[in-house]
Amino acid sequence: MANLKKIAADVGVSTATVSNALSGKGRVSQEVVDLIKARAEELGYRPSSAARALKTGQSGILGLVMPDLTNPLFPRIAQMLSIAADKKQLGILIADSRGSAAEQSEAQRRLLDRGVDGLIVVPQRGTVPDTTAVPTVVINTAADPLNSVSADHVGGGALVARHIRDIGHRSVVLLGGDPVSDVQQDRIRGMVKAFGSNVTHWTFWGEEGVCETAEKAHGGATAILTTSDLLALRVRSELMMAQLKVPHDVSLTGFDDMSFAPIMHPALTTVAQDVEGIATRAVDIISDKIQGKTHPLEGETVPMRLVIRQSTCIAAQPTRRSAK
Amino acid sequence: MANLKKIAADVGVSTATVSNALSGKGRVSQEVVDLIKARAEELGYRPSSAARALKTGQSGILGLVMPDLTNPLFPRIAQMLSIAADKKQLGILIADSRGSAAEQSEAQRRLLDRGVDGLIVVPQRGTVPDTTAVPTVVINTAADPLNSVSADHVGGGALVARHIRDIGHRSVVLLGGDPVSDVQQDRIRGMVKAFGSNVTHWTFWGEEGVCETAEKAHGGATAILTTSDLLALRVRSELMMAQLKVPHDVSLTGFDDMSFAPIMHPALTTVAQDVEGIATRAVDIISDKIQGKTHPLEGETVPMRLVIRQSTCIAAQPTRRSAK
DNA sequence: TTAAGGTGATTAATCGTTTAATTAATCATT
DNA sequence: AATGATTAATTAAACGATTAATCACCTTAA
Repeated sequence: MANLKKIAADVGVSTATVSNALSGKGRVSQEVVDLIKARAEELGYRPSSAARALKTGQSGILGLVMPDLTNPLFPRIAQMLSIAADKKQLGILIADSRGSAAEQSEAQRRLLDRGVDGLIVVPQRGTVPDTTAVPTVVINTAADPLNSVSADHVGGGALVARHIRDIGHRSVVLLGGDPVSDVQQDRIRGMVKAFGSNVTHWTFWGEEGVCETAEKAHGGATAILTTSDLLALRVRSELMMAQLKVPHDVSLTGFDDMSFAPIMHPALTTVAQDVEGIATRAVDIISDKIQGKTHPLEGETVPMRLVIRQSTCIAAQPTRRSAK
Repeated sequence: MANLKKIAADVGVSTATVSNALSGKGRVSQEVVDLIKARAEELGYRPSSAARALKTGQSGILGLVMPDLTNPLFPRIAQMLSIAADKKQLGILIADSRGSAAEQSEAQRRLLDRGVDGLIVVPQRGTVPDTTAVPTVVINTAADPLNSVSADHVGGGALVARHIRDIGHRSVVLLGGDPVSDVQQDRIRGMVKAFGSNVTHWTFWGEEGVCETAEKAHGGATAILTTSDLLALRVRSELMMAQLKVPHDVSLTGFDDMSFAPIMHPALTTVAQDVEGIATRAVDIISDKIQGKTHPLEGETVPMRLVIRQSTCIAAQPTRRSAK
């Protein structure tokens, strides 16, 4: 393989000069630079990342720790992160913290052992990852406001709640995924806050809540707001069996704009995360930290976006509903 | 940071002895080994991956190139690959070859520049990735039978086709995703072959095919077999608008067992890839190749699994259908 | 007593790059 | 003509691990 030494020998200079010429540092005459670059090109020279990492102490690699790589959001996060990292000449090494918080630390340690320069962690619900070893950004957590970049889940909840209120719904059911999850709680909180006292609402949690939700809908609620598209899909099946039509009888909303949201029937109104924005900020922050720039140590929050589709519509008249 | 030198100084031996003691190579007395291991533990010693990579020429990192990281299969592939790699003490660096075949080579080059020891490529449809630079395994391609691990798409097609035939369907529609894709073609081919001459069938392709498919169903076909769960979901909406009930009027099947397949309504009968099996084999093969073991240079094929859910049932009687 | 063999450790080179320190040569200034 | 700046390049020392070659010491056998 071609290395600095080979190029140096060919051109008739020292390796230091070759290094300087290629990196643009130090002082090298233009003609020698040209010679060196030409020869490097000819040989198809690629610097050894290992040697560079050893000398500089930087690998140019970021670690990504996900709570569960099968998370439906993972593809988009991974892609956006990969694009953002690419622009900064960084690579992305993945690790799965499947299961426990212990596995999460384990995953972090593995990545650190591989010499990553920074860490991006999407934490297990309810855990606060260690952020001391290398520059670390935690995504979508409210628990650790420092070093975190998060979608504005509260704001997202408010967005969809206002939409539902504005189209005339006054009696709604909220369905959350997991009471332990900060994300889910924030979304529900945002909804409740936006409704104020004008809209009556009931809140249920988890898998078991799905049935109760359908019952309430039968009992007069005109809208069901969930904190996840997956839940919404579940609810939809339940409603179908209960002979309730979406959105005619009851409006339905999800969260996260997953792959099936636009193609399910009816297409689901949902709240999308600005995954690209989050990824870009995360990488920017880490990249800055790696270069020693001290960041204002406060969590950042990225707005969410309401995506209105066919699963929500103007509330049926109370009279009409009760007449049924 | 603790390094071999520090430990050597503390214990009072040479760095070579420390290296030997920790790796179990060379000759070191038991008592010295114990001393060294104890001290290493105390200091929380972690070997420098960069130094090791530089000296040994191996980074312990595998590159994963995906045609599109938002591919719904990516999460599972990534996870299984990550688990399999972990067992072999390997890390996984991801790269997105979004778009062109050119971007795919570009992604490969980026990973190679980072010093990966091997490459796992899920290729762009219709492309044959370069497999010469480092040990490479191509996943799910028929084009390059060498160096490839693939689900048995033909067999998968046959599985679902036989199921449909066995429950009495004699007039079916096949819907494929993309005529250019080898994977899609294989699946259709498997179906056609399994049907033989006992079952009459029509084949359509792509997005536009969805409507024609629904039409045919209205015209008397009792089953629709698609090459993708996403397509099946599309078709389901189409059927719903055409007032056709699944599975009562028409049976419907997908491919790949995506996240929404079990929770859509009705739950979708589909054919699952043994992602774990594929990932394990891919990593095993690469790992062997890295260690210089020459593999029998033939592509491997991993069986698919039929997942029967509620979207398929015994064919309605022709009389009953035509009467309707 | 000496040669041979085994054991436990050290020496020193090496991987490929970066970079501070140094040298040598050219040019301008007084 | 001597001094100081400036420029262009070299030297040599890292970075931290691995490993072949070597060495010193001890045991055993002829």
